[in-house]
This record gives sequence, C-alpha cells and structure tokens, in this order.
Amino acid sequence: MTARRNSATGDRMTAICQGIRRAIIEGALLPGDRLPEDALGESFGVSRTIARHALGQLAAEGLVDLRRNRIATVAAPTPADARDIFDIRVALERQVVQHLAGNLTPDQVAELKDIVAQEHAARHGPDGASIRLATEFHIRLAQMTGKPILVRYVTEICYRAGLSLSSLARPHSSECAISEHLALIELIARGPADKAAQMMADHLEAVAARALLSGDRGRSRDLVNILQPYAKG
Amino acid sequence: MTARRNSATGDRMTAICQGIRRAIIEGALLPGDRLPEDALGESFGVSRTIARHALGQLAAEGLVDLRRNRIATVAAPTPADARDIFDIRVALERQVVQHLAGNLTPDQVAELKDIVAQEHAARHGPDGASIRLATEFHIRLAQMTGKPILVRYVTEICYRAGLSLSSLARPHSSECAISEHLALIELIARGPADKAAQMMADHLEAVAARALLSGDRGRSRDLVNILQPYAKG
DNA sequence: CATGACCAAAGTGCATACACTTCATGCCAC
DNA sequence: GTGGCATGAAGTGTATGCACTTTGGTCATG
Repeated sequence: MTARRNSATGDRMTAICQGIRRAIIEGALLPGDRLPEDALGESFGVSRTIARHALGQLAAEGLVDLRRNRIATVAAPTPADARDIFDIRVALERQVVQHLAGNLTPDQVAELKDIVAQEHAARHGPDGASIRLATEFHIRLAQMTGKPILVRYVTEICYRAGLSLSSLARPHSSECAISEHLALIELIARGPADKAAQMMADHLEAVAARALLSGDRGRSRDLVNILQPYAKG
Repeated sequence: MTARRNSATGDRMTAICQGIRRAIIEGALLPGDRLPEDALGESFGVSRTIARHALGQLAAEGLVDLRRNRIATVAAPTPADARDIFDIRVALERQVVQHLAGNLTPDQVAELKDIVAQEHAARHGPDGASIRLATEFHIRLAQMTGKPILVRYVTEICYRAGLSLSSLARPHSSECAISEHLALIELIARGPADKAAQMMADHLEAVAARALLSGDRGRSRDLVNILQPYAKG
C-alpha cells in the first residue's frame, strides 16, 4: 500500500519510533508520561514485542527512560541536561555549517526557504508545529552535508533539544527563530564559513537562552488519545 | 561478584552489548563478520529474544549493520565514515577538555596516569588491548566531566572510532599515543583550557592521520570461538 | 560448460505464553 | 484516623513456536 521503508529492522518498529518522536517533539507527550508496552502496541496495532523494541531504540536516543521492571516514561531532562544538550548541539551544528558554507545549491536554498515559509505560516497555529518545523530546518541542513553519521547525531540531539524545550520552555518562545533561520540561510549560502558557523552557534544559544523557566505541567494523561494522530504516520 | 549495572533494561542484554563492543574494539570481531541471533544467544546463554534486542542497541550505536531479513553484521565504516567520525569526535572531546581544564582533582590525575601506565605495560601485548586502553582513557576523561549526555556521545563515538581503526589502520599504529596521553593529562590539569582543547584536537587528528591504509583482512570467521572470552563479562 | 529453476537449510519477524516484579488498594491492628 | 501488611491487578522479562525470507547448492537444460 504505502511506500516501504526499511531503515534498520522492520519498518513497523520504525513507524512507532517516528510516531513517538513526533509526539514528543510536538509536546503531545511530555516528560514523565508513561509508555506501557501493551498500550503502545495497541495504539500502533502491533504486539508488545515490537513496541518493546521501539522503546529500546528511543531509550538509546535518550527520549525515553527505561528502568528494569518499570513502565517506560518519556525522558525528563534536567536543566543541566538541557544545557549539555545545547552545548553538544552547538558543536555539531557548527560542523554542519562549516561543511555547508558556500556549497549550497540553489535548490537547497529554495528548499530551506520553503521550510522557513512553513514555519512562518504555522507561527500562530499549535505550538508543537512550530517546534517541529524549526527542528526539521536544522535536520534538513544536516542532511545536506551528505554525511550520514553527522546527520544521525544532529538528528538525535535535535530531538533531545526539542524534548528539553517542550518541558522547560515557555510557549511560543521559539517564534523569533524564523527570522534567524532566514538570515542563516543567507550567510551559509554566501558568507565565510567561520562567520556562518558562529551565527549558527549564536542562534542556538539564543534559542537555549529563551528557555530558562522550569514550568511543570499536568500529569497522568491519556496515552491512547494522545497517540492516535501519530499512529497513522 | 563485580558491581552490577542496570543501565537501561535487563542487564543480560547489557552484558551482551558490552561483550560485543569489547570484541569489536579489540579487533576480535572485524567489519563484515556475521552475528546471527541464535549463535549470539548460545554464546551468551540467552534466548534469541535478548540477543536480538542487543543487536538492536548495537545497531543504534552504529557498531552493527542490521538489514531486514538479513543476518546482522559488524558495521563496516567507509573511509569517509571514519573521517566524519573523527571530526565529530574532535568536536566532542574538545568540549570534554574545555570543561575539565584546570578542574582535575589529584585523584583524577592519578587515575588517568594509571590508565596510561597500563597502556605502557600493554604496548607489546596483543594489539587489541592497546586500542581498548586508549579508548578507556578517553572515556574516563569524558566521565570526569560529570555530564552524562556528553559521556554517552563521547563513548559512542569512541567505539565507532575504534571500529574504524580496527578495519582501516595498520597494526600498532596507536602506540605512540601513550606519550601524547601523558602530555594531555599535564596540560588539562594545569594549562589553559583553549590550549588543552587544541592539544586534544591535534592528538586525535594525529591518531586519525596514522590510519589511512585500507587493509582488508580475512572473512568468514568462527563466531563461537571469537566471542567465548567475551561472554563472561 | 554455463545457466537458470528449484528446493532444503538457515535465519529472521513477530506473536504469544508464562513467571516474576511492581504498584495500588483495601484491610486490620493500634 | 494512621501506619503497615496482604493481595490482586497491571506490567515487564524472557523463552518458545511458527510463518516467511534469504541463501546456497543441486540438477536439469541449453
């Protein structure tokens, strides 16, 4: 029916991972939310085996907390974790920009601008969409380096950063990132590499700086309803 | 007997992962070597379920190649992959040194020197031991930052680097790293952070530079005998 | 001698079953 | 009431079984 993906192992597991990742990054799932294997399996129409395997992957990515004999939960990064995550993110995305500066094709510039346009369109919509698109911008940027391992790490750290933001940041704090993304595209396309890398670092620092408040939100939420939109992929 | 770690899920899976990681980093397992689930399970005395889960983790770390319906194999990094891995490694370990410079306790200095002493003692032993100890040096360094996420990434990238070296480097190429490690300790303990970070970067570049030859070694090897020493932990 | 179809062996994909652990609830002694 | 213990429900840990896929070899055929 739909296109077949076979990234690593079975693609049903990949689908679950993607679904949960999206739910996490959009803030639909919040740190501490429980992810029981059976409920997950039921949501996605697979057995516990696969749900369990998916949770293992997500735990390896740091998005899920997995303790023996305990129900898996969405990871709850501490402010210190968030700080570390952004430090690492700066280091990695600096590399992305270094490799990319001056080498973007017009097509790539257009694609990036398109993502920013979507960000602009979504800026008054649900908060999660903004974060997702902003994240997508950074991930696409990494993909354009054509370095698969760098892509992997940037992707992972971006998701972790998104999780950190969703728990620690106040709403709409990522809004002003749009103009910064536009400026980034320009500087990466034309400017000197060092300058572009520095701008990326500043941009990320700014995003991190805007999220200092530690806001707790509600607990004990309804997994089935939350995940329903993400089960279709 | 030894202290028990329950990092993520059951510790039997962790044991398998550790065993295979060690086997890989010491060069006992080479890129392309097959890792069938049953054989693995039998080697470590567990069922396929757990072996499979372990393979999933290792695949997430990039040490194992997992393709649908195919036997898992030890990952085979290309020279380009190796280059990317070392670039990322430099970026991450720079951060480690930045955080550590000037803050090492005497105990920590002593512990690091002890590892280097072990490296010295093992410099004429089996080639794998040298690489393992060198890797341990870098990982311990990262752990001393007390930043768990940084530790995670440094550890992972060190293992990937070790795998790259085991397939691409010529034997004993890591020998001269010993004196560099000693100098690093000194500079991290006393020197200015920037200088220490630069030295770390130079050190890693040197290690990478010493491994340019693409040497293919034998294929189709005996898994059971290879893994036997690693099954006990 | 090369080539392609077929077949069995080996291996993976996945679900299910069962033992064990954790957790929440209620009960009882105080 | 209140603290502590028993108990069952919920959930995880792991092994096993079966269907499907891949693979390598064999044999007939050109």
